[in-house]
Amino acid sequence: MNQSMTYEEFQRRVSSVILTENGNCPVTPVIQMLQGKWKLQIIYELCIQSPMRFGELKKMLTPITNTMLTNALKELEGDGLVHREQYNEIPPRVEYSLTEKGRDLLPVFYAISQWGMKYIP
Amino acid sequence: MNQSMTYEEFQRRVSSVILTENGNCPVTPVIQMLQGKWKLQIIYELCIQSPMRFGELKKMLTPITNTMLTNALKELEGDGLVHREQYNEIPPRVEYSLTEKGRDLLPVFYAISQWGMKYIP
DNA sequence: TCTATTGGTATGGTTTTTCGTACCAGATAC
DNA sequence: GTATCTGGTACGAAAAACCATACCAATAGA
Repeated sequence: MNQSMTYEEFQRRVSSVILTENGNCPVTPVIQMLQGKWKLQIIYELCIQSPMRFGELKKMLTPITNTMLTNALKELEGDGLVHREQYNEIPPRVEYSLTEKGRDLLPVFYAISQWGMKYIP
Repeated sequence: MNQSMTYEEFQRRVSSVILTENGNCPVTPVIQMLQGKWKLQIIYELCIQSPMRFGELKKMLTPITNTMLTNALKELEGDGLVHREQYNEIPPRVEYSLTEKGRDLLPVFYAISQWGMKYIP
């Protein structure tokens, strides 16, 4: 599959079976990677402000719990979307930021925001 | 907020607090609306082919169960993304298709596919 | 009469997510 | 000596999601 594809080309080809039939669909695995109550929201917060400390993220995402935020961040780090930087200070300070891979999701949020501005009252 | 916004404008403004602070964020509610294991996949299948019968969808989304597919479709219909057309035949025939509101999510899938083509091996 | 068909529903059980609470280190300020 | 700060962890409980199975209507065809 091409590395780049215009939107018009996508519109044409999405109607054929090309994208899914070859078991190499570029959409389904991404959808699955971003599943979960918090992952997209965390990435979006980090799009808005980066880096962010654990406590700042937690405040923005209230009512998220420590456990949920920790787990989601670990998975996002494991997927290479988020970078964790730990400073050995007391009290501890840990900063989270998006990697390039994570920042490259910005067009997705742009598309979502366009839809939202059209349809959300 | 503007009804339309270029990507460059989005890049600039997403870093300010404008998008979220006023309680009228065009991203967060959309993310929440599309949560769940199957919703995005169903919409994506309907982007590829529409209309589709219940049984066809079920086959494409194997191993989804009747219950899950029914529930997800009901919620998508409730959100106005999917249209359900029932034909009173025996055996019954029901066709699902995207509404305009649903089709307008296509740019989101395009953005996702661009990311996927870059990062999925 | 028996079977197959489709698009579901109903029921109950299992598994996965999510939540609430308590707890920790180790320095600093009181 | 005690409370405070941060970024977590550990544990069990609750909630939500998910699943398997059985079942239904109503007609057509064998």
